[in-house]
Amino acid sequence: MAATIKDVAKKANVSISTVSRVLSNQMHVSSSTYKRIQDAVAELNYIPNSSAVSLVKKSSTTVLYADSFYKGRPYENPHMFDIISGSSHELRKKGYFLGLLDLDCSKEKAEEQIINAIQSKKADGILINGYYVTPAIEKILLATDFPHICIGKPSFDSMLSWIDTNHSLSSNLAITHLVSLGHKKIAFVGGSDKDNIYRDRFLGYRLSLERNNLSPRDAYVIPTSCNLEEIIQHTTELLRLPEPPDSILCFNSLIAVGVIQAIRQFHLRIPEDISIVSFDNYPYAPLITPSLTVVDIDMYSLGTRAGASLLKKIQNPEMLIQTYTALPHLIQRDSTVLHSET
Amino acid sequence: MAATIKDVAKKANVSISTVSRVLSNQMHVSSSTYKRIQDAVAELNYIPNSSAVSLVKKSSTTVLYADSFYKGRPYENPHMFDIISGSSHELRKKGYFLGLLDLDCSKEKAEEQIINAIQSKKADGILINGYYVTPAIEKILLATDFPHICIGKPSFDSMLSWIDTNHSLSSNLAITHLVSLGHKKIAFVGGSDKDNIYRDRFLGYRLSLERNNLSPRDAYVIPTSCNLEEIIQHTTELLRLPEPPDSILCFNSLIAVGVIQAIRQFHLRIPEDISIVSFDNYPYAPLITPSLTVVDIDMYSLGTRAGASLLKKIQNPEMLIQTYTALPHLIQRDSTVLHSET
DNA sequence: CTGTTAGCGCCTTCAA
DNA sequence: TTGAAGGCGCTAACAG
Repeated sequence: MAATIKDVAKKANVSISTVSRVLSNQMHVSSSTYKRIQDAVAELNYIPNSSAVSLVKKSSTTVLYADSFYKGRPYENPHMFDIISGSSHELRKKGYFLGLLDLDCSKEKAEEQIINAIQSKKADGILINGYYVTPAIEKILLATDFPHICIGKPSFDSMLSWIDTNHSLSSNLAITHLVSLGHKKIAFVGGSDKDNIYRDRFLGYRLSLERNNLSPRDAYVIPTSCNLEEIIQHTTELLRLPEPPDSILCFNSLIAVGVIQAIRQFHLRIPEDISIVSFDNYPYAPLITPSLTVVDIDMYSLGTRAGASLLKKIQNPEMLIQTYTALPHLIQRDSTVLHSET
Repeated sequence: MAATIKDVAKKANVSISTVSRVLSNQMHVSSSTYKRIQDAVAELNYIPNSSAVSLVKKSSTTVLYADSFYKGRPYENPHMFDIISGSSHELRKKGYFLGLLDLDCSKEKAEEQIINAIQSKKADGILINGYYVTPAIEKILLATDFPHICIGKPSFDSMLSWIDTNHSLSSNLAITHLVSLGHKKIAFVGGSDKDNIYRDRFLGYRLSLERNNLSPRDAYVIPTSCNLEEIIQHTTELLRLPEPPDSILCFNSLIAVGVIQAIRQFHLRIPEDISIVSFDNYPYAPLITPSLTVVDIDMYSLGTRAGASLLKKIQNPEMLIQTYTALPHLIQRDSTVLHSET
């Protein structure tokens, strides 16, 4: 049905190799035949068959994004999709496509999927959620010299390339802001020790306190799930301490909502009596009362950089890329400093 | 580097066609050679080159999801990514991959991208956001008999296949709930006439009122943007009416947040004095005060169905699929009926 | 049951 | 500047 290079050659009265030449812009073609061929291409609506090109060029101009796309994930983790959008954008600029590799939840199956994708040459490179990277995957990636970037540093030391945000720096930004407002008793609510991001943010929290000559107190650190009751329960205990905090750093905006509810029950005012800062600028952050001061991370541009880095690795597979890109920034709203009058 | 079918054939001491046979499970192969070949495959870690297979089979086992992946989209519209996740899941089960076709914001460029994807045979089918479908795209899709499903009914009448949620039915669910609680003066806040979904939901709102013998009042219908001040402003006017509503249906949960703030300023209680229902069950819906009663739509399963439908069209391209899948359901929370004690 | 052969559509030397 | 020819890795008749 669709036109092939042969059809174009016939219509332009040249051989297929000449057509191929003008299509790949290798001049050495007389301007008259060049034009004839261009016309034929336009007339026939000719676009090269991508499988044939991939086969002979040994490149699919496709990159895979390997992650798990389970139901409801976009609601709990829109960040991930902003990263995908960013990398897609960057890749597209260079003529690459982004394909999704929907990883099975079972690690063995996921490994198999990745190996399969690499060996079948479905893609020229892979972006892969660092969380899913196992030593077995590292081995195959390294052995085949397959261009890759892990999104988020893998949980074990490795020679893989990765890119990550500086979560520790994010905490630092938040703490610096709170300290500048005169706060000295800063609590940290939410998250779980099992979470890499939590550990990094917690580290930044502690380091930043120390840097500001504030001694960290264990009672001020409260990991919790996102369950509303649990958050309220824990926050209540926190506020009942002999020396309650004067400000709270929340692991995410959902936690913040719970914390705020608990604070209301104590009839404390935000930000006059207690300030709140949280991570992640969800669309509702400015809408809740009080509007949330937030440390935001530009995930889209993380994706952009990941895409650009992968493109570099495709050019030069033995290059090692391991970077923290520091993109957090503070968005100041009513939960720390009163701006707007409602 | 990677093994080819030739390597396997050599190692197993057979011809490549025999290898091909066992790989595609067309028996007619003696069990002894079968085993020899399997062993060779395993030993060499052989996986067929997908470009070569695509070229000869004329099928890439890839499907495209065409939409615009601009920065921040996942936060404003996580639904879209839940649909993507659902379709990816369905497709994967049948051995298909989902690739992203990141549409340019300019309609002409977007058309070009789609045409290019079809002609280059990069994919066997396409899922495409109905919003981006133009008559030009319809023409090429129909002319090439290219398997497609529009996600969301296109804005013009067409012979394309599409799948959509029954937004009108969603409204009906909400109204029925409110009426069952004894409400008679039901307002509808938020959305824009230019929005297809708005028009459908609005239609459902009106029809449902009529079905319940409630006469719609123009003053109760207030389209607005998601800007907080605007929402509050409009809601305030609504509440100042001689006969204010006893319940409000909000176009989405962001609107609901603004509406609730405005109501607070009037010192009205929710749900005692006024009830709130909104669309879309965002993660924060249960967290805000009061927790929101919501009509939720299972977008993941919409994706699942879209994927399944596309697969059918790939089998049978001339099949016409145009369905409203009715998946909304009501999640009852404190903004209409008091459940929990805080 | 197995091997030979002819492509799929394109790129790329190598001659002319 | 152009054309002929030989693959890329695989499948699918067609013989044997």
